[in-house]
Amino acid sequence: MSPNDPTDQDVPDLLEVYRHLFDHFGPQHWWPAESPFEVIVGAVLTQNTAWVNVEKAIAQLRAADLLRLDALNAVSESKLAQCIRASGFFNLKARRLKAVTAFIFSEYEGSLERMFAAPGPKLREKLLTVKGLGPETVDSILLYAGQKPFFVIDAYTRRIFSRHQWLDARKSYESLQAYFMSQQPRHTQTFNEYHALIVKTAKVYCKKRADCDKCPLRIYPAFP
DNA sequence: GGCCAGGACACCA
DNA sequence: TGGTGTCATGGC
Repeated sequence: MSPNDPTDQDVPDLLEVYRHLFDHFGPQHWWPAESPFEVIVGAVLTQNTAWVNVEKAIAQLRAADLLRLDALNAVSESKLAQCIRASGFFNLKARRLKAVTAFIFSEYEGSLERMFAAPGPKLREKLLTVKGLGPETVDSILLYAGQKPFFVIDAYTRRIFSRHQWLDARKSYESLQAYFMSQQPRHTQTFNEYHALIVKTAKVYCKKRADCDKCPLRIYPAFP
């Protein structure tokens, strides 16, 4: 079932949209991180938070030599919280980061290699049981740290595609993801670039109404 | 000074 | 299931 309303015929092919964005922006080389573990940390820190503030928190963690699984697992929650203040919700996120590292140690002996060796759907299910990891965070981890083909649905995806009336942003995460993953081959690198390109588009062309007029997606008829 | 940002969860009806 | 309050800093 499509999450779109009666105007399905006006919805461009998702791969065509992807190619159009790729031609416009080029490869994005995501995720902006130096290691899979840093991807995991960033995925938690960016929850409802501007990336610029996440970068500050990551820098603090790096300076404190806490961007390592064992170090983060060993540090106190209060010290961790102070380190990540800039990312907002710091008490909450400190607890969530501790929950993630505890999970990796208890389930995979502290080995990301072991964790990502698990089959994607099964691992997704298990990660979703960790308190503080919702579908978007988990899919970001699976895609960008684990190289597993799961499409990430975020606020930007909902905003851009619903503004074009290509989908109903009120639909559930799972139904939107199912739609995106049914309309194109299950290909990790494409999913990687596609989400990164959506974020890029939103950042460059969705901040001000004037910028919107220059958006590469304006060629599509449903543009408001 | 108000609004918003690459969510998730508890609680409620 | 679906709606609402909460968590909090920093940039514009």
